Amino acid sequence: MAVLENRGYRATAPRKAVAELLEQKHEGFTVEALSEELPSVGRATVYRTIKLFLEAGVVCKLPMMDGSPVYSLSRANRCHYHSVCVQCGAVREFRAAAFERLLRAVISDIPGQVVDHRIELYVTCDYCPADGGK
Amino acid sequence: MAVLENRGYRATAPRKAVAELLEQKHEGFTVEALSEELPSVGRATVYRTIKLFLEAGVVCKLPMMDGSPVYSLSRANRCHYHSVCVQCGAVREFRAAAFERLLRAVISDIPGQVVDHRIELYVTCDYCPADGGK
DNA sequence: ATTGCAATTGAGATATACTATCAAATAAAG
DNA sequence: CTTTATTTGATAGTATATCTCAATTGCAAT
Repeated sequence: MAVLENRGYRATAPRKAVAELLEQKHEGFTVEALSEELPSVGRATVYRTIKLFLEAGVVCKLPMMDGSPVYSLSRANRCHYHSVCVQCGAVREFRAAAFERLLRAVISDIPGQVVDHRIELYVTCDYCPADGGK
Repeated sequence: MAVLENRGYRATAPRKAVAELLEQKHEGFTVEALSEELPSVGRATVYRTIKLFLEAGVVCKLPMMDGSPVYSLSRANRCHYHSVCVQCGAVREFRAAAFERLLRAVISDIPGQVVDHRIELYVTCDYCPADGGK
């Protein structure tokens, strides 16, 4: 929430509600699910608030293998990557300095200016809740 | 087209039309754009055909930074990655054996079974047509 | 406390990228 | 040429999100 205020946005009740729910949800979630859990806040406002958090780098948006988006609260604000469970959507962050170095090498071989990059691992997590905890 | 026949699908006129257009389009494209260029083929059929080619590994589907999808005809059927121009959508494939090796190392640190992965570079390409060829 | 005004909200419409439905058309096999 | 399963296209529906705009709210200056 403080992040938004620093960026010149008001700390309104709807935004606080979203921020609070967000803290319970450090695993992967969809905005739609968030919205269903906040019937008192309008859908559009939930989307708008998540977008603000996305811009502030507080949450990350990841595409599942089929392209549908999963969001996750990010604790590291340094450069990091994600593994996403294709069954339950749980997201884990990982950092890999070796990737960074390698990437710099690859980038120098790519024509054009590299403005961003994305690395994701799709996993079936152990103890996946959607799996019955097997 | 032969790819589809090998997979047990019929070589129909609509599918041939899509396949032919596809060969002209090795740069990034959207299915919607494809469909507009093929008014004689139903939209649903264009989507269905692209989906078949996707399953056959003939085309790749990439998310742009905002999540919207770009497709590209793949010439390498080996494992490869993509750089996508955020301005014009042009896609380039690259292979990086070093990534493969590194990935195997990272994967062993990740809890759960890694079932797939994705690496993309977002670039602004030199001589970008959307840029006026600057 | 009250007023003024820009920021924010919510309801509903619109957009984008598909996917489903299903009757009609068509390809392949006999 | 008939049979039959595949494929098609028109249309409606779904998921994810954004836009519009009048109503509301937060904050600042009285």
